Amino acid sequence: MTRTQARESARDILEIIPLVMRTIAAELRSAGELPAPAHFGLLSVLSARPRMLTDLASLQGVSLPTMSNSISAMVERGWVRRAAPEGDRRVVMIEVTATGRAALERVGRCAEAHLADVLAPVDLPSRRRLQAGLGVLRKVFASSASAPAARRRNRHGRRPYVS
Amino acid sequence: MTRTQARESARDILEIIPLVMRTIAAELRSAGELPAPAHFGLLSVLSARPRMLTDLASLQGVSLPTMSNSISAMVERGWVRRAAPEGDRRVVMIEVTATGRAALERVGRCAEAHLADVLAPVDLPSRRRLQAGLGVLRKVFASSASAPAARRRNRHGRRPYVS
DNA sequence: CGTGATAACTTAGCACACATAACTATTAGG
DNA sequence: CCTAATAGTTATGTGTGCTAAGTTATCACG
Repeated sequence: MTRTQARESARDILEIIPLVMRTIAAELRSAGELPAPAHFGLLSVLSARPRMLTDLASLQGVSLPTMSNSISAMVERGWVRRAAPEGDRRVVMIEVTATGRAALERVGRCAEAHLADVLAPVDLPSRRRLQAGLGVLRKVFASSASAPAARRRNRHGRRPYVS
Repeated sequence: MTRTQARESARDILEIIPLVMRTIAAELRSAGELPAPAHFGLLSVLSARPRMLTDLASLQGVSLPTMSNSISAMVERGWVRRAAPEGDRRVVMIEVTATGRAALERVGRCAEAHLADVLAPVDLPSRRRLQAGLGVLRKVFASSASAPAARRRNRHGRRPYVS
């Protein structure tokens, strides 16, 4: 891909993705189902099988503390459970509860209903294009998320402003 | 689009979009260019021409207070300016400053560079699929964002100022 | 001309998803 | 044992979103 093409795709992504995010978040919020979009993915992953915190964090591409906090929030909602595995007492396995599965099911239907509204006017060819584009995004970003960023901390003491 | 198809697309969107968001945000953050993704779009819109707050809010699909706060943050960074127009002294026009244009330019290059990394392995057909998919998303969500959820509950006589 | 509704913003208070830095607890290696 | 590495948690701060409740300016109308 040429530099020009990368730039074009970059602009599109930076413009469109946040819009989609906001729209989805607003829909879920107004529906009263508040499991922030992030939690949905989490429940999906965990419903396949339990995972340890570190794995979850790297799967979702977030830091460990963030994942720890997210899980705490979900524990409070009763969606997941922190379990101690046999061997290594440092690790915490996260499991979905029955409540969590129900929530996943409910949110899935809710999101489906709302997305169905906005996707309704989409004809079949467009839908195929959508799916194909999403597939490309998945492939590209799923692989890059596993390598969480080579964290070069702040080039030249560029502190975040302050006046 | 059938219900099944909608559900499939919904799952994909809910899984992929947040991932992409996080990845992009992480890239910008680690590069020290902190203009949160939302601010980038804002600068883009404003660099075309000044806008009033209300228009910005509805263009981006967020509430007025949210936009007001975002603009305040950007004003502190020196990227935009609140200007009073001629006619109506209630409105506030937001204009990009030279600093803001420079920041936009810089962030654009930065995002381009980082996205170029992850998009590098994408071949031409896949890139076309990506663009096509983004186009569909844009069309679908741009129109639904303009109608931010029918949340006017102040229909009749519900006076805002109780005394 | 006043008076009350409406429009455009701002402020205040809240929730959450991120981050880093700095801790605790456990395990592994010497 | 003692140290280094690993797994999580807590503390703190920022960004982004919301609603509710002001403030100020404009307009419509009697």
